[in-house]
Amino acid sequence: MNKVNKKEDTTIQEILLDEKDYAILHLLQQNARTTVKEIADKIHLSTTPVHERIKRMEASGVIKQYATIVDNTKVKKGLMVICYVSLKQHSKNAGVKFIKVINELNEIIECYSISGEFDFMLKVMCEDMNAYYDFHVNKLSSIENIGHVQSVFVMGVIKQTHQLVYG
Amino acid sequence: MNKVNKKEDTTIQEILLDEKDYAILHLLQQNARTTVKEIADKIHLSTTPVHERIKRMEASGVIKQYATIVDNTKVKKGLMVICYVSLKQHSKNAGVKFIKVINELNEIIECYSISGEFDFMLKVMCEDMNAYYDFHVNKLSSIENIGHVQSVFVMGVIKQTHQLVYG
DNA sequence: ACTGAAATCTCCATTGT
DNA sequence: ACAATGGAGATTTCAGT
Repeated sequence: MNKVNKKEDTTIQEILLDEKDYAILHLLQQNARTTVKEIADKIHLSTTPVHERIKRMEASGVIKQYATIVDNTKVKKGLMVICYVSLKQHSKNAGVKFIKVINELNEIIECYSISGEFDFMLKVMCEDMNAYYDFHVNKLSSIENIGHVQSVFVMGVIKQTHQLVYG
Repeated sequence: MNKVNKKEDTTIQEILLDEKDYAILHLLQQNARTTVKEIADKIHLSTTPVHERIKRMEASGVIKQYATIVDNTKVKKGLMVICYVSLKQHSKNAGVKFIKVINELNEIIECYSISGEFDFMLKVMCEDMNAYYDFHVNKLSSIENIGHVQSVFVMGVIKQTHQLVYG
């Protein structure tokens, strides 16, 4: 018997989504509060399978979060700055310490490890230029092991979506 | 009579949020499906005012969207590329045409007008390097009026949140 | 796996303070 | 402007196919 090919033996579950799952995701990405019934009607299924598919995608981590998107300009967080950072040292320990501080700073809403001359790219949101100056001087630049920092200011938002189109 | 200072005369509504509104936003940002009752319990209010405050924030545009956040690595959209673009011409008409195309390309999930040597920064999500190459050559570079394009590849996601911390 | 219906819980308008 | 109440509608579970 070929045990390897039996599904029951795989410990790590493969997540395979079909077209109905993608259709559900498409609707939920537009509005996380879309009701199960509404989704069921639109994709021509009853509520039970829709409900089960959503629960499965939540459990498998395909659905990470139901988030509320706030208009930053209306809550005194209207200034977006893209911030490039390089470290002086690149040891594993230095990197871990840097990441710890990044996660503690609330102004930083995104941080990526990137290719090129800089090590990280940060997306920073704050009230205005004064607040950014304070962040830059007192928070970012005072992190130990910080090398160069370069700020690119966002003047306008052209497009911003979470909608991934599949297929 | 000093009409200017009368609130009734202002056509554009000032959105003033108090601490309870921020507390509601804080909970909703973590989970857009948090029930009104649950929020009411946590901030020590009944459901009626919580419901009214949420509706008010929806109507005033403070709450832009209830979005479902999908794990891109699990839906074959695991490659993130930050893409810098400069235009050849900077006339208003040329800009408008560019923005139109940007909105039509599903791989581009964010686009900002930025300071510095480039005109725009794009966040692009696709399946793999082959898909990105196709996007770059056949979609992005074939837009008329495109000048320089520079790609920065995201190697790792350190932090990614929608949670803005107020105050 | 999907359907249909029943049970539980949430929303939301009304009423009263 | 907030609390309490009850009908409408949603989620979720369970039987059946």
